[in-house]
Amino acid sequence: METVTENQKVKVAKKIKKMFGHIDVRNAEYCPIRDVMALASDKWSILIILYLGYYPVLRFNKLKKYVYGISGKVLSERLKMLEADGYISRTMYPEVPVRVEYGLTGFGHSYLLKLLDLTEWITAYSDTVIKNRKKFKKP
Amino acid sequence: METVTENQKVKVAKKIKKMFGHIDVRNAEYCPIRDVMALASDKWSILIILYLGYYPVLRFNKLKKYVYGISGKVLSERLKMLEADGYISRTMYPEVPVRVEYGLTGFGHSYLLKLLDLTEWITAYSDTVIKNRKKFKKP
DNA sequence: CGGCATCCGACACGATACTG
DNA sequence: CAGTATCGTGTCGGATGCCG
Repeated sequence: METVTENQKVKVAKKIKKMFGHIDVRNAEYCPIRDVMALASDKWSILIILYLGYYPVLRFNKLKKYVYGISGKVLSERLKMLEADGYISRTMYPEVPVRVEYGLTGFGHSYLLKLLDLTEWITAYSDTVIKNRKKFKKP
Repeated sequence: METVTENQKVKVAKKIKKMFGHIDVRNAEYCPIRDVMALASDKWSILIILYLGYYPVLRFNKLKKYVYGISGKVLSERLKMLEADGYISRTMYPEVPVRVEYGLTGFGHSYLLKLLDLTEWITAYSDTVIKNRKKFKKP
């Protein structure tokens, strides 16, 4: 495993400290960051955003096919939430039958960039994690 | 919002295509990546890892206090899973009463780096998201 | 102190059926 | 085609209590 320098640790600690003013609401108050994070890091949301990053536009049923295993209900819920939060756009063409196209907004795309770094890391190391998991279970 | 160049889009598409071989398991087979991602991007896991990134070691009850709102049950579940997956280490000192210390492994720390990029983005733009959300609800 | 066991409620999710 | 409505269920998570 990559060794971590003390320098890195200090940098990281600084970054975290800066964030904690926001994410560490100790009183009973409502914490918006957690909400935003919850949707953005939801497993279905991630897959939806990734697919919309790959295909410029997708229609409902296509998306449902690609995001394998998602139910229609959950997909429509997530799409509505992601649209409300500004990540994706929804365009409806009043043809018969109707055509609805989903795509990433500029905002959504800028998020996708960050998301990709994370998912790439996870993809690269998932084998390691699976191995760790098995090693942990056995002995 | 930052405009997205065509060049960027192509790059992104390539990255995603590379990943999709793994995350897009269309058949009924078990998909490990989603599992790994599910734990790693869980809202509690994220907070736990962030706090362990800030404090080198933390004991159970301290952690419970910092990760505001988590129940003892869920915290111990997550800790065990995160330990099994190799992100955190658990050291028990057989004193009376026992002392147990949690910390990040090198692997966990390297994940923290990626995670930080994401949470920083979210922290920076959460206000935007909240505004979007309100704008969407109203009219 | 650090947890695990148990119980129980909420709600997130899936399946199905139906509509514009 | 793109959803919504309804219903049933199962899992997650919180509270409590006990033990090493």
